[in-house]
Amino acid sequence: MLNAQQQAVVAHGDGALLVIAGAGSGKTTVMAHRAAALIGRGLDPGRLLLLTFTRRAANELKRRVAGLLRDQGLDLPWAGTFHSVAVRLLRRHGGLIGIDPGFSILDESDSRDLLGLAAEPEAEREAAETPPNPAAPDQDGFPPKGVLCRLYSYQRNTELPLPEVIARIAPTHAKRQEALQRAFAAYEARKKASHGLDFDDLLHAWRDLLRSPHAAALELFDAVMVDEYQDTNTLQAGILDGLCRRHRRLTVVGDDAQAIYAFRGATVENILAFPDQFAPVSLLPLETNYRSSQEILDAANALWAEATRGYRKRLTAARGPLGERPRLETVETDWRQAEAITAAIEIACYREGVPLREQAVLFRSSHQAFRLEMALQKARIPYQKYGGQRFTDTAHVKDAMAFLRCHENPHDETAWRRAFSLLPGVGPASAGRFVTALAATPPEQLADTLAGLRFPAKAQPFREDLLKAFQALAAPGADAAAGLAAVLEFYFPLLRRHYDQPAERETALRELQVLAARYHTTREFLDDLLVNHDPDEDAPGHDGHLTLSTIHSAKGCEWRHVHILNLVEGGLPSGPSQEDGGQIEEERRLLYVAMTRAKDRLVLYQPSIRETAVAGGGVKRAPYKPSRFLSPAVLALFDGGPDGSCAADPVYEPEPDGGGWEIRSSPPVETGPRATSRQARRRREWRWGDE
DNA sequence: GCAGTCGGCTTTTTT
DNA sequence: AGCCGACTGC
Repeated sequence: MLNAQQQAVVAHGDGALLVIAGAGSGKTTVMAHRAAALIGRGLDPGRLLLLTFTRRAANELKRRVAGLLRDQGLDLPWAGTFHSVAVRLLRRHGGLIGIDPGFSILDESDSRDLLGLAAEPEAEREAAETPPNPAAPDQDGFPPKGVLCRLYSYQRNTELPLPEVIARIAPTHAKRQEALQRAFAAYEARKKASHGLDFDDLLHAWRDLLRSPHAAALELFDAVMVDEYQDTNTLQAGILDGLCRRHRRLTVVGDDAQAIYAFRGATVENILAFPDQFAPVSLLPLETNYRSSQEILDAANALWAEATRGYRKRLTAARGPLGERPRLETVETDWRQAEAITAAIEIACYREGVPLREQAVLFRSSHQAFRLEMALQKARIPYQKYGGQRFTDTAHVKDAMAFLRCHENPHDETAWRRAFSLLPGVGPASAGRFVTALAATPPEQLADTLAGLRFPAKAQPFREDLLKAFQALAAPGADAAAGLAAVLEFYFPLLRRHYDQPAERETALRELQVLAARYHTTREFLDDLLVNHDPDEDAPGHDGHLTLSTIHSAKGCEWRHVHILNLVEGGLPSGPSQEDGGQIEEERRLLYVAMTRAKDRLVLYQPSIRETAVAGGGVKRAPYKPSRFLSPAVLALFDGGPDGSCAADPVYEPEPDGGGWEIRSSPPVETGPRATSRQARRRREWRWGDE
């Protein structure tokens, strides 16, 4: 059942192997079979490491390999994302390089907050040195913590010199190089004192471990396989280097046409440099697509043919043509777009018998789906949304986790701050004082120090219960579920004080408790929540839902019907990406990934009018510009369009200013579709109120 | 001096 | 849902 190219990958021996796998070429199946074949040849499955980049890809791969291995009664313990494997290894062996095995994991918002705090002195210093603020109000202030966080993370992932990083991400802050350097150093000191590792630290620490003198004693893996290699960065390549010192049983699978994580420091160079880095390397292609109709692949091929760089490739459909070309639907507004998609999905579901789980709507960024979500709710179509804000990013979940973290790692400044700030009358200043007091005492005396803190009057009523909650956490034999139960009992009154819609949040936290019951220790529970498990994945009724997903989260997935939103300038390509050419090419690859998710039917939507609410309740209407990716050559392969024949429509003629459709001379920037505050808020109220 | 609340404005993508 | 500035109250 495997074709000749696939069999070659499965049969390949022990040398390093690079598989260039086109979209839909069955790479997950092939990886699973190769893993099984290696085990069949005597590899200990406990010493096989399977690495992916995203949790969804990890879950999918795990499921497939496990399915093959279960027949042989085998288990595969080491499969996951780079980050999750790093956490497991560092919990066990991090002590060898000076890492507290009880370290906290700082997720993105944690590190953003801590970095913001660490940078405060720099921001203040600057404010003090430049008091006269002439014409420009806050045009050019000290970067906000979100920008700091992106700069820092990009540097840690690319390991480029700071000036280069600033030039690429935030060139306006070039003059602050030294201040930024000091802020980052202060952040690193705070992290260290907190016994906390952020996402980037996890990868760095793993590589440090592999480069340490203890590496030889920690040869845990006899074979390594990596999925989506085009999305790895040099740091991850360094980890592979360390993993494969003594052997070359390294299989790497990737497709340069699907590289969509450059913004995180991933580089296509990794896959291009692989043959040199791990020489000698065998290179095997997978070129037959088993997913899509030839009509869909023709359109994807045409899109890729216009990329400014990359391996030329043409996908060929094993299924052949299906007799249905992809469609471009031009719609008047975003609202019409939402209605059109809802109608199309209803027709497919109820008249053509295509189940909802076989249909998906994909979009560039999470907020682009807001209007669609409303339309779907109105039509009572159940959906599951992937991408954008995650479960663990919601305030109430972070709060509950903070209490558990305080107990697991008493040095955790971020967690203590969060926990203390929930108490009435306690703000940033008091929380900071409490943290300082805690840091000055050894963890054994935690209970005493806690009891000795001078709470403001308003917080006094919560004092007893707080102490009780921590006692319950420390009780012998307290497992994850018991710990969380104690925390929630204490936390619910605070939750009700702090947030809107407390009932929904409480329900969500009760769900969390069901999840906690699956774990023995609180630490395993927290680790999985942050770096492994996706609670949405196994939501009940998952199978009966339509999928809404960011394109990033859709990678590796497939559906019979795929709808793609907002094929307009500012939508796809997205607004912020239009400034430099490299980012535009990443947007093109995103569209390529999105299009190649479809098996039978692919529909792109292009609204022509952008409606934004203005202050006072009015609506401003402005024309959208069609996405530059829909060139005449691409559109010739689509049905539909403004007058039913895409290629002939004057809207898509080259620009009169001589730019044409060449990417390098594309028309000037136009801002993208954005839900204005008013619209966004209205939507939220509606959503919350209706749920 | 500190905490808390309200109104107005803005949100790429993932671990 | 966060951020910022403005304002209120202890």
